[in-house]
Amino acid sequence: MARMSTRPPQRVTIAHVAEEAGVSRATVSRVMNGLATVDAEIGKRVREAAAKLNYSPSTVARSLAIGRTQTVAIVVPDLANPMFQETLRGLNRAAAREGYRVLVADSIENPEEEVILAREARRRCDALVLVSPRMEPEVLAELLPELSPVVLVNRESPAPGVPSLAVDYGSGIRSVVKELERLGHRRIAYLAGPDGSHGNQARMAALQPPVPSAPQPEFVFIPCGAMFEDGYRAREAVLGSGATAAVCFNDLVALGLLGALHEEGVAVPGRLSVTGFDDIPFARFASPALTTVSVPQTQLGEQAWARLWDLLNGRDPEHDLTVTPRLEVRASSGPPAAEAANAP
Amino acid sequence: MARMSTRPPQRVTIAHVAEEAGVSRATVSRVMNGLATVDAEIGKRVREAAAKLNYSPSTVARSLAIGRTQTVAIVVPDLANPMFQETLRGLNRAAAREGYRVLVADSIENPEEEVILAREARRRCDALVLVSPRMEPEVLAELLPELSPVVLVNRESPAPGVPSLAVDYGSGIRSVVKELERLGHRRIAYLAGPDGSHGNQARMAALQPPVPSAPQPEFVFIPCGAMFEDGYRAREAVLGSGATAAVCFNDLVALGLLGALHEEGVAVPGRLSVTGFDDIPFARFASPALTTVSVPQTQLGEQAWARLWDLLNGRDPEHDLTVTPRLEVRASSGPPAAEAANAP
DNA sequence: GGCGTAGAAGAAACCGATTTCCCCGCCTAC
DNA sequence: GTAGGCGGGGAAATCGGTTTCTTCTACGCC
Repeated sequence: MARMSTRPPQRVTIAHVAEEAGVSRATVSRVMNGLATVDAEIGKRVREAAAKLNYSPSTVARSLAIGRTQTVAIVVPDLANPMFQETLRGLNRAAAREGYRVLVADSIENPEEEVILAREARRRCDALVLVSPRMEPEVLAELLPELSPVVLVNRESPAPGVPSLAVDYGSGIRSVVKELERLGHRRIAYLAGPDGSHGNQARMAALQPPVPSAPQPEFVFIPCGAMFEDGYRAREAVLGSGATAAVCFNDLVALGLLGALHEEGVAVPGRLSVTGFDDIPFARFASPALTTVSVPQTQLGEQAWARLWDLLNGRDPEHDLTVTPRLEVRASSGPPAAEAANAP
Repeated sequence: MARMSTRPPQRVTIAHVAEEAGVSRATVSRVMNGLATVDAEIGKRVREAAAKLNYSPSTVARSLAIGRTQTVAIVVPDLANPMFQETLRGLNRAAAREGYRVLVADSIENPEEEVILAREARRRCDALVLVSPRMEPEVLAELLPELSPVVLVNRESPAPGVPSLAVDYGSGIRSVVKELERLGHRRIAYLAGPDGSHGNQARMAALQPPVPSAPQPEFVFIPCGAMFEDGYRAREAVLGSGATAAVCFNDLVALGLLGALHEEGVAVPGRLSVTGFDDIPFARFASPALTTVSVPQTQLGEQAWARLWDLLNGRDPEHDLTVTPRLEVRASSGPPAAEAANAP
């Protein structure tokens, strides 16, 4: 008896609105979807009834009926990484323009998890964006068909029909090295990323001299990682290597190293040049501002959406894209110190 | 006639599996959901049929039938801000443990958009997390009932029954000021955040002396903003203010300012102490490491999930939480220069 | 005036699952 | 020997929309 007049006891459905307006459910549906063939008077009545009951159609039921969820998913290896956050942001922004929403799945750097997540996320959505999975190529190739429509980011497509947006890591790393070479560096440390990482393998490969005899700086490879902490901890190894410049796997590592060097009072770039990769938003504002290679990750997210949108509409997506990152010379790189770097 | 044996022409439904296994759809459903009361032999047959057809149940249909989507949404004002990224990450991680997925909606700092987004996002999901909207309190109060179940983050709840996770910005800003006071600073600049921001208002209020006559450092208020660029551009205003310390609205502003100061060769903290707010991951690794106030944003995301989970299960959520942020003294703050700061 | 047709709205099928309800067969107890 | 109980599985209702198909009305044209 004490039922409040506010908030109907349970969800308002299309049937309630139909009854209130004295029409059929079909008509309510037509009105809600703006189908033209409805009498103005009836349309008004339906809209009033809907407003009165505070009706809002169930997206789930609608999705089931029309066979689309208007949602896409993105699977990333680590939501804590600014790179993937940028991709997510770009995708989200672009998808929102078309009325689509984005579901996030974070594998937390767990490759097996990644496969399950991708499958599961795909089933909930109309399409999928897979960002640089640590996944083995064979596993990936087998998985992709059942994920379609899907777009691959930060990785080249191993399967036809799956658009991909890759980054030319090799070219990026070479542009950094070339700049350091130009500045006079002859012994360069490379702070390597995670072993399994596709991006790291590409960078390493680019550091091998194309012609063994070609004059080229000497490289010291230091196993490191992909996070701040990894770079921070690498200080001693870098300083002990005798290198005059440190090329870091990514900006996070570079910034971690920068912090450690600053604490120790090591001058950058006076004593050691430091370079990053990715050009995350912080890179410009580091002290000193970080020389790095700019990967337009937000745009990759937007491009991923464009491909997905094509696939969703049955169009052939634009051709695969390989982004060539641009060198951003800032204050953290400079000529090597005049003194020999190997002095203790 | 050339139909490939791979990939059935259209989606495999429960009916196909039922037919293949020679049982009813009800039985297939029972098997798929692990209901105990199914003969072992039949269970095996169903599973084999499902595997053979590569069946995976439609989440949409399932959601409609059981009335839950196993998805929650989060609405944030700006996905580019590390704070909200952390909240998203915490929420995502916690929700994943319970088999829930997270949908992201980014209002891109647009308050009207925020209302629409929140409504729309909520309809697609079982529940909603609303992060520190710029929304007017009245608008919010009116909106909240129809969003339920919903949890508010970074803001106090204006409605009973809506759990909230707030941050005691006042206490945070006072702890910074107290530390600077202890170090001997007498003239402090406050680089203010966006006007409409709830967080900024709380910080400003905390800077008003509780007793007008109480001895307290002098404050210079400098309108600034919430982003890197804002801090970067504020350099001249800060240097011209005669303050020996700059208390920044957040870490982004502080890091922007730090970058600008570094370029100009201004010693930090020698010539000027700089403090931030939030303790974003980068703060520790800035050069110099940023003195700031630590807001455990990832935990807020996890706590938000805990509240949501309670609501979803019809339990009373744990009481509202007001996090008192912790001062993190690092290298960017120190005693003021001996010389008068006002000298040109 | 009659017939053909277009336009508007309702009835019912459908999307793909879950779940209630009921029936059937077998086992046990009286 | 029969009744009652129980467990397993199928038929059908249900979730809340969309859409096709059908019906009815009214209009225009010959």
